[in-house]
Amino acid sequence: MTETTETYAPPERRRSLTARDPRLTPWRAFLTAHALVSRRLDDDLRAEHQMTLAEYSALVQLAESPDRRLRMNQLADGIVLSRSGVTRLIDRLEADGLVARSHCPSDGRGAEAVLTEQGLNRLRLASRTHLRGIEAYFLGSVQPVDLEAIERSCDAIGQRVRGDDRAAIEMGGSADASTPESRPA
Amino acid sequence: MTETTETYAPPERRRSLTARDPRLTPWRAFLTAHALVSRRLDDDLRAEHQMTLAEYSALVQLAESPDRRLRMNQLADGIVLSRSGVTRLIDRLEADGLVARSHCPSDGRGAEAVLTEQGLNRLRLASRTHLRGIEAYFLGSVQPVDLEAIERSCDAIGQRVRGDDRAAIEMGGSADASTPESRPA
DNA sequence: GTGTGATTGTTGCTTGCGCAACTATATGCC
DNA sequence: GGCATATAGTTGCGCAAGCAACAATCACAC
Repeated sequence: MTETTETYAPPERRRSLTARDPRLTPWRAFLTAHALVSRRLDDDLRAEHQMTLAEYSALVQLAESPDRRLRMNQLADGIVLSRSGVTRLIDRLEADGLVARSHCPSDGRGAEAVLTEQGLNRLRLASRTHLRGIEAYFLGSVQPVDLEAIERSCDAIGQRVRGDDRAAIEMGGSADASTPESRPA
Repeated sequence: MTETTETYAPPERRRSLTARDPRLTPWRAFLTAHALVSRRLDDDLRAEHQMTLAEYSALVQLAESPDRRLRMNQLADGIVLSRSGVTRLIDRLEADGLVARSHCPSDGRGAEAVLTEQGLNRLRLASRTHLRGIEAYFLGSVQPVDLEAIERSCDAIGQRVRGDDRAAIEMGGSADASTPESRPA
């Protein structure tokens, strides 16, 4: 649809993706599947536990952290949310008594979110719903082998996207760098 | 984390997913990868074309439809958005002159969104950015074989999640039904 | 036809999120 | 020590999306 090779820049790019490239369909399927599944999971959590998927994710992150506490920053990274988003999210959870805020001893600016006992209980309850959903909406449709492929790919994507607030994309994401022999296994 | 087998119900469920099940990590990776990639794509589109990823998706759907027009409803299905969401989205695109609304001849209630010439042009321009992004953030990290796995899996997920506003999940998503030999290939 | 119920799209309201601006603290340079 | 810069978290504001309610139309029974 595009790709008229006109004034487009990159010097040595072999043949850039076009709108009809078959490699586009996996991305679309990915996008759609995510939308459908995450909406379902969110709906279920809301209906049965008055809780958002994002809130649930935050609780999980906390529960798995040493001492069940985490800096706001790391929480933001973990659930891929803006800083302000995390502030508000923790506001809500705190209002519900599921987490508490505490000052960070080593850093005067810092705040930590701590999972409360009640928060842990609510998480346990919500987990039933959530895990059932994942089984039904996600795992139930994916073959075990493909599960490995998904994990491998998504890990690589995450690593790569995170690993550039400058290079690799900035430098054109050249076809060579794009081809994934960069990853170890 | 949960799964203490206490008062939990299902009569014959073999062994339900627990919070430490290794099959959980692919889902998490999936979720994270989606968040990271779609945010990037959205950022790029906003920065370079003052356009949302959702808006872009709508334009693509229209461009690929016969006569470049689509009922609001089908558009909603295609991009996985609520009806009201589509109404507002089309409002915006119409205000920008990228689509036009037209009455549906066969159904007095219905409205169609039609891609305008200008909309098609804007889409073409935006495609450059978008396709470059997909290459860099998504394809660049995924091996071709895994691409097939992703497409296969996500298609299956979509099909299954869409295919039940009742059965299959309602019926417990039993392990047998969950194991995917249900799919043809 | 007429009435009943379903369906299509829009609107009011609320919610969750991101950006930019701000405060407070930390870090490094001199 | 004192100053400049960077970083952590919060707040104001705007935007996009969902739900519930609504109006208009369709589809079907009779």
